[in-house]
Amino acid sequence: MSAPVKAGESKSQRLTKGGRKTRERIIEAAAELMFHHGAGGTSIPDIQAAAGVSASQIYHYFGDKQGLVLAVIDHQTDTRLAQQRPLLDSLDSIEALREWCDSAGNRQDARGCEGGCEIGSLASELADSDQSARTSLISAFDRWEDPIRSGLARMQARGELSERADTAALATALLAAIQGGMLLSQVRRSSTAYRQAVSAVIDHIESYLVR
Amino acid sequence: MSAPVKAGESKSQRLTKGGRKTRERIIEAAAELMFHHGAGGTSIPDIQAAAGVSASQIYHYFGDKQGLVLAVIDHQTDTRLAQQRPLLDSLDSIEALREWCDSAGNRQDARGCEGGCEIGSLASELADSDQSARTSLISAFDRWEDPIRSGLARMQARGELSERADTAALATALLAAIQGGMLLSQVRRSSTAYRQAVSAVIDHIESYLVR
DNA sequence: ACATAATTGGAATGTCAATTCCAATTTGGG
DNA sequence: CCCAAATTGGAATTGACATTCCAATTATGT
Repeated sequence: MSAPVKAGESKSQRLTKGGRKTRERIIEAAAELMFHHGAGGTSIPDIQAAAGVSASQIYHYFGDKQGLVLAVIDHQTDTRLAQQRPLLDSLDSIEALREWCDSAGNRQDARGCEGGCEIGSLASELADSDQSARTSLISAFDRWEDPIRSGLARMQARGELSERADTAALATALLAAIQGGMLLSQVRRSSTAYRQAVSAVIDHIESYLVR
Repeated sequence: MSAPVKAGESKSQRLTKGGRKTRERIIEAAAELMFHHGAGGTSIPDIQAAAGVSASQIYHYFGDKQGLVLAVIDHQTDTRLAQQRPLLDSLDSIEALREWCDSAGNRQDARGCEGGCEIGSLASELADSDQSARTSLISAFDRWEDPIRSGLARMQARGELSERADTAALATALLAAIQGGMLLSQVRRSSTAYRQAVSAVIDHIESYLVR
């Protein structure tokens, strides 16, 4: 029992410099594969080949496949949020919201509308089958929704948005539009549905503008 | 080569009375299992047990697993649309829209927010990996979106909805809100996100009301 | 009733995945 | 430099799964 710790929790074993690198390489390869083929559609041998590691290494660092999946969820969340970070922290104007959503739409077009949302796809696949994955996904969506709500709240505090506006509910609605829009776009291979979905919600938010 | 026809298309072989029943039983069992565990998470032996049939029967009627998945997509589409049919054909008022979306929210609550949308979940899983499934899913979403658009168009024709309203885009936005809202609700185990998402879009549609 | 086609059972096949094991090798701290 | 711990390789194990086969059995049209 060299126990790679309980269940993807903090690791007691110290990681060597190369160890950290290997660990990262595995996560990145797994994330990429799982984005395209889902968690269930990605095998350990697939990941071994893509990351150039042996089976031992994967089990050494993650315990089992579920542990790796959890690590991938966290990694995707961190990565996606970091990617959007400049914009994500200043979502306190209608223009900023539109620009931010637009950039995601362009990104979707750039990949030919293949693949949906890195987090949403995993959520749909794992929410009902893996309790600990669901917990991580709750946190992932919260961390995503927060900057939206926070931006809207700032607008409201500044008096730009009506007091009647429920900023939390509007943030949730926008996140839902993004997710649903991405899904429709993925199926239809066109970002139009995504753009229409987010546009409708932002138009609605706009209706709460004061003056 | 007794060929159960090409790819889930029309079957040349005549079905006997019992044959039709068996075929239906298989589809229903598969649909139920795949709703809870996904297509990839549902094995042929699982379906055999649930439907009380032998492997031969499944392969006899569907050729292979992909053929069965296609049949399940069509079955879920037909079933879901039929379930909503009374409401679905009269979505030509704000109240009707709200009531329709509400009933779906109540349905979600009733099952404890486990499982998302029967079609959306399969869409997320299969859109990128199975070209023929994607084709069926396009049709499924179109058949779903159509009654919404058609209801909005009737409102517009009656002069209740502004000429400025893009009924097609609004219908897409509502469908996206439903999908994204369902996903968030499934992860959070609360229908709140779903209700907030659809409410925002319907509020937006309401803003196009004339007078 | 007969022949043809549909239906069914159940075992067999081959592949591949998740995981475990153990032995080697490397690394970092004292 | 030395030892315990970390890291790695690669084979072995075990089980499940999709699919095929063939032999029975049953239904249907004529």
